[in-house]
Amino acid sequence: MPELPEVETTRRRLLPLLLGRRLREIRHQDPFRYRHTERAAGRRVEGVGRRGKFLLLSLSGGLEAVVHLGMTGSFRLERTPHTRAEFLLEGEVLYFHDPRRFGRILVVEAGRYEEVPLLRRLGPEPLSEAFTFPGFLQGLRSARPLKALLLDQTLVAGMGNIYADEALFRARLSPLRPARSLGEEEARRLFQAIREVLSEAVALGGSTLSDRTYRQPDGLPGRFQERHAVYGRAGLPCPACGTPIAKRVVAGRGTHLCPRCQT
DNA sequence: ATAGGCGCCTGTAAGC
DNA sequence: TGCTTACAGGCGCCTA
Repeated sequence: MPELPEVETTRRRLLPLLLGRRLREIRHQDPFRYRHTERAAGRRVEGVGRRGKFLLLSLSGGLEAVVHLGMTGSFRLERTPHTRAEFLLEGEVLYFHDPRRFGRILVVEAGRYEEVPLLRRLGPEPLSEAFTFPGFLQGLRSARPLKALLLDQTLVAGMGNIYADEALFRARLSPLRPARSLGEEEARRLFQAIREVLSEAVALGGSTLSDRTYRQPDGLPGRFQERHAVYGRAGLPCPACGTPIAKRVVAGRGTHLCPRCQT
């Protein structure tokens, strides 16, 4: 699932392809999922940014293309059976591939996110200076289970199911723990674990799961899945203690944990 | 305020 | 073998 590391990897791969190039057209047949894309015609790409799981393309004329990959969205250099939109550049085409169609594209005036409420309430970027321990501690004053809070995007931007499970494992905290029950030392562990897991995953190009849906634009898979300690490893031994990894539903999501290490 | 459930989608895996 | 059903999940939305 594209989470922060996959979206960041996508951003880095797209940067040399898009920066300074003119976008002739964003072509598609789905004006409900891909909105106001006609505004992008003829604009030059002036920047390729990211906020949480949103990809933000700065366009000339004070516009911005907001792209969310959803669950199965990715950019490809070649057409696929699940190509849903085409970014026609001068002399090249970038294909937006999205089998399950949860992805969205929206062209807005730069910074005007009225039509993207989630983008407006997004929490701090975990790999930036904006993510501070005092702020994080403040956000933990909730009775909600840690897993729910990590997925919420308000406490911290960009975490999804994989990295929430991996971060909780590294912090040795149960996904079910009410956030406000954490002591300061535990909160510190979680804060660090979030940053470590995400930065390692970015360095390895994200995670490509067994369904192989997530790909970099050149078709290469990520490599962080080889480092997963708990995600997708139900029944396999915990790398720390050997206890079989458990899988249960927390906050409505499949959740993987070591019942012995995580308390 | 928050939890739970559904709907959106489609490919894949499991079950009969 | 071939069919049906369950499941995966990011996010919005509705209800309790």
